[in-house]
Amino acid sequence: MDIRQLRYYVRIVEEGSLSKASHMLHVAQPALSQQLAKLEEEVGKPLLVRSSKGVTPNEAGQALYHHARLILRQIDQAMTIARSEDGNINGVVSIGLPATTVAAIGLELVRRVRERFPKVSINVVEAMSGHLEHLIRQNQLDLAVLFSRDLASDLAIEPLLVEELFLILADDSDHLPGRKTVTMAEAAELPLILPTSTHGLRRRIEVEFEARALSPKVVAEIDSLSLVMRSVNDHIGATIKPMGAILQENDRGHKFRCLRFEDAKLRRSNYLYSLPPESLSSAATVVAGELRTVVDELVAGAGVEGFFPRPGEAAAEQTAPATEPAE
Amino acid sequence: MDIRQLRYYVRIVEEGSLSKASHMLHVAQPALSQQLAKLEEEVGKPLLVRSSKGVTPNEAGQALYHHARLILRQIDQAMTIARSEDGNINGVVSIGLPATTVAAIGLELVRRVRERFPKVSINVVEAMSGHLEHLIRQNQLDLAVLFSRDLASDLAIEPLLVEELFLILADDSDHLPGRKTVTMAEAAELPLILPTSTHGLRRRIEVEFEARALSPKVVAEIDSLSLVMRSVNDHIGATIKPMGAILQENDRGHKFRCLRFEDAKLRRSNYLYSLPPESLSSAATVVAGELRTVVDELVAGAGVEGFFPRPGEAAAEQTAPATEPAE
DNA sequence: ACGGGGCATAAGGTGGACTTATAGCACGCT
DNA sequence: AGCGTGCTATAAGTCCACCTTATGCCCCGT
Repeated sequence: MDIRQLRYYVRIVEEGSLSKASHMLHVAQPALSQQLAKLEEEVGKPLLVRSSKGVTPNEAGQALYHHARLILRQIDQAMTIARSEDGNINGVVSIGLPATTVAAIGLELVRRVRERFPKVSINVVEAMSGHLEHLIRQNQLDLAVLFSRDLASDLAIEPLLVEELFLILADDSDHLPGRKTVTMAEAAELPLILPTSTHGLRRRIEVEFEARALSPKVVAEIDSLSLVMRSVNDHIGATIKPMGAILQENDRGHKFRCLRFEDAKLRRSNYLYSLPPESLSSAATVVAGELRTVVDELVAGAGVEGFFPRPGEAAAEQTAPATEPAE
Repeated sequence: MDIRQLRYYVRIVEEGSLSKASHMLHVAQPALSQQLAKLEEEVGKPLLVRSSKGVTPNEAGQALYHHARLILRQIDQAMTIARSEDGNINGVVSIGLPATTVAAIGLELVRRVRERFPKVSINVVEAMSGHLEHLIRQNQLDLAVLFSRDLASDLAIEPLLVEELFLILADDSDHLPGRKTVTMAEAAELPLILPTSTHGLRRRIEVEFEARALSPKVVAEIDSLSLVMRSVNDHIGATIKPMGAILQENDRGHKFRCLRFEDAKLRRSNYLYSLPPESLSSAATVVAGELRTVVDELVAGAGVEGFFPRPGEAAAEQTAPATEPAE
C-alpha cells in the first residue's frame, strides 16, 4: 500500500469511474487500473465492483475508502506540522498518575515535555487509582496509568512496566539491621503501615500473607504516600511499596532501607490507558510517547532497582512473571 | 512524502543512527541517507541533527516522528480492516441531530449505515440544538449537527450545508392563494407559529423582521417540530422553517405550500461537530462519511429545493451567501 | 446492428530507488 | 600526532516499477 495508491483509490471511489478519475488526476486510465489491481492484490480481495457504468465499492472497499481519506488527511497534517515554525504541537494534556508513579517519574516527565514541546501544557493529576479509573471513564483525563487491565471500556490499554514491591524501613530503624532481604514471616512480625482495605495494593499484599497463613500487623492505614513515608521515617512502622515510593524521598533527604522479599514475587503491573492511539490528539500522542521514554529510562537506569520492562519486549520476556494474580 | 520514507524515518529515529537502521531494514545505508534527504527537502527544513555518534530529531523531527508512527499504525489498521471478512467496522455511534435535520435525512442516514455497515449501531439523538451543544461538550455524542460555529471547544467543525428558510402554510390554507413567493411584510400579517425566544431559529427570523421595522404575529410558540407541523396543518397558523420540516410530513400524507421570501435571504448554516478527524473511531468516521454523502444527495436531489452545498465546494461557491449573520 | 463508454491487458520507455564505491569528519585510543 | 573506527553524504551505475500508447472486450442505449 502506498500513498499514491491511496490517493488514486479515494479519487476513483469519489468519481465512481476509473476514466473520470484519470481525467481528474491527469494520468492515463490504465495506470489507475494497474495501481488498483496492485492494491487489491495486496489486500487479497476485490474492493470495487466493476460494471459498464463504472465502479462502486463493496463493504471492504467502503471501509478502506474512509480509512484512506483519514490517512491522507493525517499525512497532510503531518506535513503541515513538520513544515511549521515550531512543530505546532500545542494544547493541554491531562494525565492521571498514582502517587508512586508521580514520585518515580513525574518530574522527569514534566521536564521532558516542557523542553521538547514548549507549547504543550501537561497537567499531572495525582490521585488514587480508583479515582483515576473514574476520571478517565468520565473522559476527564487524556491519559492514565492504572494497575488493572480489566477496566471495561473502549479505551486502549497497553502494558507500561512492572514494579517490584519492597519492605521499606527507615534507614536508622532498629528492625532487621544489616539485612538486604526479608521473608514474609519476618514481615508479619513488624508493625506495618498499609493503605486502606479497598486499595488494590493492600489487597495484593494481603493475598501473599494469607497464602502463608500469616496476618500483617497493621498499625496504621494511610492513603497518602507522603504521609506514609513520613510515618515510616518517624519509626511508626514499615511499609510495603514499590521503589518509586522512596525516589522522591531521597530528594527530600530521607533515607530508607529497602528489603527484597526472598520467598515471594511481589510485583504490580502498570498499564497506560488512553483513547485508542488513532484517536488521540497530537499533543496527547507526544505526551504518551514521552511517558514511554521516561519509563524506559527508569527501567534501564543504572542503580535503580525494582522496575521491569513491559511484557512483550524481547529482552524482557523472560524476566516478566509467568503468571500474576489480577489486581 | 511516501510510506517507505515514513517507515525509514521512524526506524532511523528509533535506532538513533542511519547505519543501525539500515541493518534493521536490510537496505544499504546510503539509501536511507537519500530518502531522508528527500523527506527533508519536501518538508523544507532539517528534521534530524547529525553527529559522529548518530542522529537525534529536533522538535519538528520529533513531532513528525510521533505523527509518522500514528500514520503507519493506521495504514496497518486500514489494511487489516480491508483484509478482514467483512471490513470489521463495528461499534455504537451516537449522533445528535436537530429535528429538522432528522426529518430531512434521518431515515436515509440510518438506512445507508445499516446496509453498508451492518455491525455499526447508529444511535440518532433528536434534540434541540442547545441541548445537543451541551451533550457534545460533555462527550456524550460522537457527532452532532449544529447551527453555530462558535461553540468554543477542541471539537472539529466543518460546514455541512446551508438551508433556505420558507414560509410554510397548509396546502389548503386560505392565506396567499396561488402564491410562490412572499414578502416579509406579507408574512408579518400572518398568524405565525414559531419556536420559543431562546431558539436560534427564532432569533434569526426576528432579526429580519426588525430590520424592516416589522413584528411577527406569533400565535403559538412550540419547540416540537411535529407539533408545529400538525398545528400548521390544522390552520392554526403558518411557520418559517427549512424545507426539511416538510419532507417527512409528505410521507405522512400532509401537504404544505412553501413560499420563498422574495425580499430576504433567510438561510441557516449547518455544521458537523465531531472529535478532530484523526481522533474519531472507525465507526464514527464512516458514519460521518455517510452523513456527508446523504447531505450531498439531498443538496443535489432533483426537485428538492432549499438546500445548498457547504461553502468551499467550487460549484457552490457563488451560490453561498457572501455574508450571513452569525446564529 | 452499431456506436459510445467503460475497464483490462500487453508492450515499451523512462525515471526513481537501490546498489557499490568512496570521501569526509569526529572521536577515542595509543 | 597518528591511526582506527564509526558515522553520514555523495557519485555513478543498474534494475525495476510506473506511466504511456495501443488495443481488446464487454455492456448499454439507440
